[in-house]
Amino acid sequence: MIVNKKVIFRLSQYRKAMIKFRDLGFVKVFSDTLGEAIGVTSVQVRKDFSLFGISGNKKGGYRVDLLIEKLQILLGKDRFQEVVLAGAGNIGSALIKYKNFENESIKIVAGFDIDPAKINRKLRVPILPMNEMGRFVRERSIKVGIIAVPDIAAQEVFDQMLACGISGILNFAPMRFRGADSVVINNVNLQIELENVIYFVNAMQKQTTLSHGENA
Amino acid sequence: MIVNKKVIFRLSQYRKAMIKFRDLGFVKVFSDTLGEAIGVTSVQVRKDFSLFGISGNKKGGYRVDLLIEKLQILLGKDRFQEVVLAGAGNIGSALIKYKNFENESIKIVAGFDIDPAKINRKLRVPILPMNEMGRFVRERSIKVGIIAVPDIAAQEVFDQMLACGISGILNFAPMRFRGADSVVINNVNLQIELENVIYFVNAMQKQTTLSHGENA
DNA sequence: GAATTTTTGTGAATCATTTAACAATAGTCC
DNA sequence: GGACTATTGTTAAATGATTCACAAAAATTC
Repeated sequence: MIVNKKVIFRLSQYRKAMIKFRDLGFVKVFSDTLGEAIGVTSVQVRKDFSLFGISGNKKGGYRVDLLIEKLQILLGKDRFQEVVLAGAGNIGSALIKYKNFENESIKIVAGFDIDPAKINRKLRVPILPMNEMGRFVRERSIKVGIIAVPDIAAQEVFDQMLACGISGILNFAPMRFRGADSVVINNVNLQIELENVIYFVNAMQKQTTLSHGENA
Repeated sequence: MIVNKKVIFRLSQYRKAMIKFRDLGFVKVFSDTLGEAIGVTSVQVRKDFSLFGISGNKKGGYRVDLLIEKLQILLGKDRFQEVVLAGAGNIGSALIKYKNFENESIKIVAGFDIDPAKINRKLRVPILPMNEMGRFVRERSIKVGIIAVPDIAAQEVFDQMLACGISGILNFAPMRFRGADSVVINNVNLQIELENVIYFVNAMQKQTTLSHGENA
C-alpha cells in the first residue's frame, strides 16, 4: 500500500490525542471528537482509518484502548526504536536531552561528533567519535539516524549513514542530499519555517494596511 | 492573493539555491537548473514565479541578482525581522545559539522563561522573566514569536503572545492551540517527524521481507 | 418491536496541486 | 536575415487530497 506522509503524520496525531482521551477516562471516542482534537473533519478521520483497516462501531464510535493499540503497532510504538544522532552541537544536544522521545519509545542510543572535545563515553547517551558510527550502527542494526551537523559536513555524514545500513533520516541540515533515493528523509528546516511565518505575518499586515487604505 | 504555505516554502528554497548559485559566480539561471537544485520540476518553478509576477527572459532564463532581490523583498529579507522566544530550555537555547538565523536577517532579540535560574539580562540575547514579555513585545512592536516551552505551559504563553500583538508563531510544543484563528502558526513536532521516518523505515522493511517471502 | 437517531464507511464530487502540452519569443547559427 | 533552437509563460489535462452525500447498521425511544 502506498500512503503519503501526511496520512502517517495524522495517525501520529490521532494516537497522541487518543492517549489524552484515555488518560481522561474515555472508553469510546467518535470520529468527530477525534477530528476536532487534531483539527480535521470526521470524514478525514474515518477515511484515514479505513485505509489501514481500522474500523469502529456504527453508533458506538471507536474503542479507545483498541484504537490506541492498533495505532501503536502501525507506528512501530510497540517496541523501542533505536536511533543514532550525528552532530552534538546546539540542536543535537537539545535532541539528546529531549525527554519526550523516551516516553514515546524512541531512544537516541548514541551521538557522534568529529570534535574530540565533545566525546564523552560516560554519558547516559554517549557521544562517540564520528568514525565509530559505522560499526556501532551495524552492530546494533540501527535503521534510523538524525543529522544535526553543519551543512558542510552533512553530505558526508549522510553517505556514511547510508553505507552502514541506515534507511531513514531526520535531517536538520538545510540542504538536499545527493543519492537520496531509496532512503526516507524528513527535513526539518528551522530557518525556512520561521521565514514562512514571517512571510505570512508581513502579508497579513500589508493586507490590513491596504484595507485601511481603501477605507480612508 | 491567497497562496499556500508550500509555495512560500519553495520560494525560500529558491532563494537559498539562488544565493548558492550567485556565490558560484552564476549570472543567469534557468528554471530547470533551479528546479533540480531544490527537487522540483522546471514548470513548478515557473508557475511559482508567475504567481508573484517574477518573469525571466525567453531563452535567457532569470538574472540571478534580480531574482534574489525579488525573493528577498517577497520574503521580508530586505530588513531584519525581530523575533522573541518563550522557553529557554533545551530547544529554546539551541535556537538562540543557532547561527544561521542572524546571517539570514532573522534576529531572536530576547528569550523569556519563568524559571528564575534561567534569567540573565547580560547575555547577547538576554533571557528575561516571562512576565516582562508583554511590555517588551509591545514596545518593539514585535510580531513573531517562538514557543519552546513544555506543552503544559504552551497555551498560556500562546495567549500572552496574542495579547501583546504577536501574529505569527513558530511552535515547538506538541499541541494545538485554542483561539488560533487569525494567527499564523507553524508547528514543528520533532517527535512526530521522527515517528514518521520510523514508520516508513519499518514499512520498507516489511515490504522487503514480504517480497523475499514471495520469492521463496 | 417499529420508528427515530446517531454514527460509521465509502463511492462520487469537488477542490487543490502538479504535470503536460504547446504557443510565443529571444537568442544563435549559417 | 531566415531557419533553428532553447527557454519562458500559460492553458489544459492529470493526478492527488479532501469533502459531500448517503446507505447501512447499531443503539435508543416510545
